[in-house]
Amino acid sequence: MKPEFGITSDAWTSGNPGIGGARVTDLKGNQLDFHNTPATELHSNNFFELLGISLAVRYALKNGIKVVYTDSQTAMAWVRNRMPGKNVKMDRDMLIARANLIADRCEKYGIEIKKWNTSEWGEIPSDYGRKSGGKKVA
RNA sequence: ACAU
DNA sequence: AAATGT
Ligand SMILES: [Mg+2]
Ligand SMILES: [Mg+2]
Repeated sequence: MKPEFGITSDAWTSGNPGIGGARVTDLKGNQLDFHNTPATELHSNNFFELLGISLAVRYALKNGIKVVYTDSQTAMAWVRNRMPGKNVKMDRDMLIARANLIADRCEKYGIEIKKWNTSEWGEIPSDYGRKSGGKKVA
């Protein structure tokens, strides 16, 4: 069933690797937080998905929220393992530090990170809507 | 294959 | 079509 409680995060990039950012919304899509990184820094899509989770968990612990949804299987695994797989070279040290901070905060505050089931529920509310390029009129 |  | 990941 589509969730009734919790907040959501999602990422955007221009290119992959590329510039990008992430945002946090409630389940209605109201924006609660966001961060876009400097346009001179290129990172992977998954880097930004993890950034989104970090923003969401920070918001959650300050606001008594216990569930954070993401659509990123990869970023969820990074938090669970407290690190990315050994083949991930780009931003590795940053990713380890961030995954550990998220995992520590989740443990301390009892926050759960759950998978948003896009195939059943549609796009996550925090999605940027960049994938469906508008219907072609002309 | 699955998730982006 | 290409790239990032488990
Ligand atoms: Mg996403
Ligand atoms: Mg999206």
